[in-house]
Amino acid sequence: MNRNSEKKENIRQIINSLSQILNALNSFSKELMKTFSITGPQLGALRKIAQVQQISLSELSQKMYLHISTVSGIADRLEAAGHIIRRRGTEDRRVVYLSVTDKGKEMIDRAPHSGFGKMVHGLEEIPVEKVQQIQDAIRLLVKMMEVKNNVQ
Amino acid sequence: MNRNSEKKENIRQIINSLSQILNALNSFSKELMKTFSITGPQLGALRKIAQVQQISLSELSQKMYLHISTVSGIADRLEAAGHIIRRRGTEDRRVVYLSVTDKGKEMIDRAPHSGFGKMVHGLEEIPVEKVQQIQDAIRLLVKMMEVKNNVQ
DNA sequence: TTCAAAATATTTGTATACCAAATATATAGC
DNA sequence: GCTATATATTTGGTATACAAATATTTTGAA
Repeated sequence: MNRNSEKKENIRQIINSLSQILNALNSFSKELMKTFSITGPQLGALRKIAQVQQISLSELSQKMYLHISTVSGIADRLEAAGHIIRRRGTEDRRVVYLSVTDKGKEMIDRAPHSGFGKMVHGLEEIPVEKVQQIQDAIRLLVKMMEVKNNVQ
Repeated sequence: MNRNSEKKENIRQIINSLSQILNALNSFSKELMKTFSITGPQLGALRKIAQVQQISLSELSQKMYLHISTVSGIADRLEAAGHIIRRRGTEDRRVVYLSVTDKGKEMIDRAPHSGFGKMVHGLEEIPVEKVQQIQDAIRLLVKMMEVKNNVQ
C-alpha cells in the first residue's frame, strides 16, 4: 500500500469512527426515551431553558435552530408533563416566557447529560497530555467543517 | 488553573467540539432534504442496499437497527420515488428483496456522502502523519464508548 | 390618534420517522 | 396435513418538523 492510499484508508477510518459515535448517540436517545419518558429534543429544550432561567419561545427556537411552531409543540409536551410552565409577558403581552419547574429540574439532574457519559469517564482515566492531544485533533476537525460555536 | 481543572476543561471542550460536529451534521441533513428531496434515513437505506446489490427487508432492518415496519415505510417512499424496486423472492416467496434502480444510483452519486465532505477535503490537505494522529485520537474515543463496529 | 404593518404564539395541515400489535402469506417441522 | 415459525405489510399511536393561516398585541406612520 503506497503512501497515498494509506492516507485515504486513514481518512475512511476517521469517518467510520465518527459515524460509530453518531450511531451510539442515536441509540442513547432511544434509551433515554424508554427510561426517562422524555425525548432528546425535549431534554435539549429543557436544558436550554434552565440555563437562562426564563426564555421566550422565539428566542428558544433560535437557539435550537428550529421553527417556532415546532418549539411550540415541544413546549406543549414539556408543559403537559409538568416540566415547564408558560407565562405571558407583563410588559409585552405577545411574548410567552418558559421556565423550568422543580419537576423539570429534577429531570435535568436525573437524565444523563448525553451519550458522552462513558467517553467522559474514559477521558478522566488517561493522562492530561493524551487528553490534550485528542482535543487538538477534534478541534482541527471542527475547524475543517467550519462550524460555528453554538453549543453551550 | 491547576492540572486537574485543566484536564476537566479539556474534556469539556472535546465534548463541545463533538457536539458542534453533530449539530453540523443535523443541519446537513435538513439541507439534504431541501436540495435533493430525500431524507437522511432514506439515503442511508439506499446506500446500504447499493452496497450489496440486493437485500431482504429484515436484513436491512437489522443493518439499520430499526424496526422492520419502520424500514418497510422507508422502502415505500424510496419505491414511490423510483429509487428502489421491490422483488418477491422466487425460492422463498415470503422474502422481499430490495434493489437500487438507475435513478437511485444517480441519487447516491449526486447527493454528498454526508456532512463529512468538508472534513474529508480538509484531511486530504494535511500530512499523513497528522491524519494518523487524528485517527488514533478518535479511535480511542470510540473504544471508550464501547461501540460495536456496525458501519461499513 | 387612528389604522396599517410588524411581531409573537398558536393552530392547522402535511410529511416523515419511529415502534408495537394485528394481519396476511409462505415455509418448515412433526 | 396441520401447527408453529418466519417474513412483510398494515394499522394505530406518538413525536418531530415545516409552512401557512390565524389571533393577539405592539409599533409606527400618516
